[in-house]
Formats: sequence, C-alpha cells, structure tokens
Amino acid sequence: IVLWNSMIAGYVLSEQCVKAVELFHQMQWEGMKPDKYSLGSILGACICPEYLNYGKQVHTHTIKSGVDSILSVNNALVTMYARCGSIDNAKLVLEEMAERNVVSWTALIGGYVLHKHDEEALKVFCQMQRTGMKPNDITFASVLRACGNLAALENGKQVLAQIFKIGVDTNVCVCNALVRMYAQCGSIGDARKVFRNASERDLGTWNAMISGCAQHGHGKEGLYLFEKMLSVGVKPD
RNA sequence: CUUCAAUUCGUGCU
Repeated sequence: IVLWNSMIAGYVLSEQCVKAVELFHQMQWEGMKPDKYSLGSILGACICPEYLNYGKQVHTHTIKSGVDSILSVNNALVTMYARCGSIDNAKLVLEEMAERNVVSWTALIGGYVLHKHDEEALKVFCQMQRTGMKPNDITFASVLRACGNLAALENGKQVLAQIFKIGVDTNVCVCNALVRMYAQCGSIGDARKVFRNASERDLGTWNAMISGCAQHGHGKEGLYLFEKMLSVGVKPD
C-alpha cells in the first residue's frame, strides 16, 4: 500500500493526474483498499473545475472508507472544492469538520482569494481568529493578497500588526506578499521600504518589486532593479 | 517509509 500511495503521490506531484487516477483504480482492481494517504493524494489530482465531479466521487469514497473524520483528508477535501471553484462546498466541509487546523482555514481562504472573493477571504480570516486559531506565514501570504486585490491599505496595515505579533515579519513569502500588497495599493514607498529591509530576497521578492514599479510608472527604477537583480546572481524567470 | 494549505507578472475576442 505504501508503494501504491507513493506512486500516486508522485504522479500528482508531477501533475500527471490522469496517471494518478489510473493507478488509484488499478490498486483497487488488485484488491487494495485505499487508505487516508491514497485518498488524500488523489484529491490533490482533482483541483481543477473539470475534475470536480470526480472529486465529489472521491469525497463519497472517503465517507464509505470511514476516513472522513481524519483531519488531513478533510483538509484535502476543502482544498479540492476550493480550487475547483466550489467554494460553498469547501466551506461546508470546513464547517462540518470536528477538528480544524491552520491548514484547513488557509485552504479555504486561499480558495476565496483564487476566485477573487477577496472580501469573503478577509471575513473568513477574521472568523478564523475568532475561533482562536493562530494564522501562520502561509495564511498571511493569502490574506495580504486579498488586501492587495482590494487595494485595502488599512486592512493590510492591520494584518501587518498581526504579522509582527506572530513574529513572521521576516518570512520571505510574507515579505513578498507585503511588497505586492503595498504596490497594488499604490504605496510604492512602503513597498520599497519592505523590499529594502528584507533580510532575505528571493526571485519572488525581486519580481514583486519590479512589477510594482512597472505598474506604477516607475519604469526606470524597475529596469535598474532588474539589472541589480542580475548583478547579485538571481536568475529571472 | 507514502497524503493536506501559501507568496512574486500575464493568461487579454484591441
């Protein structure tokens, strides 16, 4: 079973979903019963709208297999529905979960952001905090994206206060999201400040700052930064 | 020993 699960996970990871599903069927044909790992993995192959119906079948399968109370399986279900654009179902699964963790909430928030329901994303973020669940760097990255999309600078600043409180302000993903959020809000100066003070800069940091400049009429600065990026050995994509 | 969430352009019938 571990071998089957590893193979399925490998295909999902390399985005060969059809192969993953084939293996999932083949293992059952050969008498194996999919467990929480197999089901969790195969849900990861159903994360686009075309596969929503298949994802629903897998959902039924998790119930029949009795793994529907397992946290990681439910998290995978939330993700599946959220990425397929069936966010109401994602929310329903989350609401009915007996146990939730930061992944559960972040998956739902990410779904709202992905489908441009940014106000709703912020609402869910507040709801999450009301339950006492502590957000992490990944949660903040999504929430900041929502703030950027809404050009909601005030919300963004409130979120920043939380980021400091939780102590993820030096996280590179959080910094990248902050740069983008400020740029989207038209606060290029704040974006620059975050960029300058970043303790670590990856390709994403440079991209966020350069596109921020490009979109706000700072073309020269963008080009300058691009050269600078090359000179410190970061390869453009 | 194998599963679950995230950030940085665009994805535009000019």
